[in-house]
Order: sequence, then structure tokens, then C-alpha cells
Amino acid sequence: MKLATWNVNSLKVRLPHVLDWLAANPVDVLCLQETKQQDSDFPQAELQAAGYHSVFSGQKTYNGVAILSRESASDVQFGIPDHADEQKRVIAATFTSGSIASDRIRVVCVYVPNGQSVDSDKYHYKLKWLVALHDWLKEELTRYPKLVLLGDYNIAPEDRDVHDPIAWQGNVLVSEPERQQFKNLAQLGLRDSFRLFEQAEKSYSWWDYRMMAFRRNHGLRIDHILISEPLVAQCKSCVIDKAPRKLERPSDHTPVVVEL
DNA sequence: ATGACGGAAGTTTTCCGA
Repeated sequence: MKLATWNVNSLKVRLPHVLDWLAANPVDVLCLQETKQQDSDFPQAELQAAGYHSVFSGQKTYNGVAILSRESASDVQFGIPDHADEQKRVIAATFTSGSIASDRIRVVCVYVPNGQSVDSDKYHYKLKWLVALHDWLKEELTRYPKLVLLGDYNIAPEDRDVHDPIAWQGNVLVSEPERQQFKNLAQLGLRDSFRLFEQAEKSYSWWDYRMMAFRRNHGLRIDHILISEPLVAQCKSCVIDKAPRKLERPSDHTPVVVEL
């Protein structure tokens, strides 16, 4: 089973890239962030024609998440339960790889708040949001031992995930309180699947549009796929696919793919 | 210190992302 995550920075603009990528990479599940599309505009028919079901939770201009899948989703959850939030940042669904009930996998797609800067109210919102996510997932893991948490975390967990750790030190996306929140998720038994395998140095998932950052590989690894302990033994690979970042009018993020 | 690029809204200029 292959699952992927991709912050597309507007699904309206990026739909051709998504369809091309799915044709070349027929994953079972693709989680999208920053669709920036209200639900009435979601391109469900085009995705269905490409062989994918979709569940989505969007809004105008900002945020918006979706799960595309070969198999239809069940038990779809929108947002973090009992955590009022107008920003569409979470969608979760269950998939069954086989006929055995215990094989069911809970897929949680997240678009973690950016935080803007460490002295911003948005940063405070980000940290509170991450606590709410943690507390919900703690419960969710008791119901679904096999759980995959995919998305744009807006956190580079370690200095090796940052092209210039000195310049970024203490900044939003790398600050210690955010990294602590990432570790708190890990303490639930969620493992960074990318780090289960040997990886090239300077592997990133996001590059600024400006200053030729992609060409110079001035990036951050902020898009992650965390998997619960019962999935670790069966995990075969986790890779970042840089190809879509090289296309015309790319998203600033690129897909991450895990094989279970 | 600031902007750089790209998208959206929506109308010519602003907000936001990471």
C-alpha cells in the first residue's frame, strides 16, 4: 500500500500536476493540503475519471485538505473533534487494505498552521493547535492502532532538515517549542517514516519560490509521514519526489511517498 | 532591514504563505 502527501498550494492551479503525478505514481492514497477551494468547486469528477475517490474539507483562499483514494473512504472525520476551528486543516478516513478488520488503516491528513513568526498570535495558535492534535491522536490510536499521519507539519524536526540551520535558528518552523511538539507526537508511538531509511543529505520537501531557492537546494523538510508502531515492521520505503517541483508553475512543496 | 515569488481576491493593491 502506497500513501503520499502533497501541499499543492491551490488545487485549481495544480490539478493538471496532480493528475499527471497520479498517472505516473498510482498511489493508493494521496493527501492534499492548501487546496484553497471551497467544497462546491472541488474537482471530484476529474479525479473520479482518473480512478480516485475523494473526500475534502475546503474554504476560499486559505487552507483546505483532501484525501484521494483508490478505495472509497469510510468513517470520515472533519477537523479535530471538540476543537472548534474555522480553518480547514484536518481530514481523516479509514481504509481497509484487505478483508481482515485488523488490517484497517486510519489516515489522518493535516495542514499544521504556519505560525508566521515566533512573536505572532498565529504562533500561539499553532502551538495550541498541535496540543489539540496530540490529545486527539492519543485517543485515535487506541481505536486505530494502525495510523498514518501525513501532511504539511510546518516543522523541520532537526537541523539536518534545514539548509542553513544557523540562519534559521530560533525561527518559526524550527523553534524549540515546535520541535518539542513534533517529539510529543513521536512519543505517542508515531515514527518519522523518512528516517527509518538511509536518505541523501540535504533532503527537503519545500523550497521558497524566491531567490532560486530550489535550484540552490535552499529548502526545509517540513512535510512528513508519521506511522504508528504496528506499521513500522511492514514499512518498505519513504521517499521525497522532487520531480513535480521542476515543472512549470510548481507548488513550492513536493510529494512525500511511503510504502507499507 | 527589506524584499524576493506565487496565489487569491477582485480591481489595482493587499494579504498571506514558509
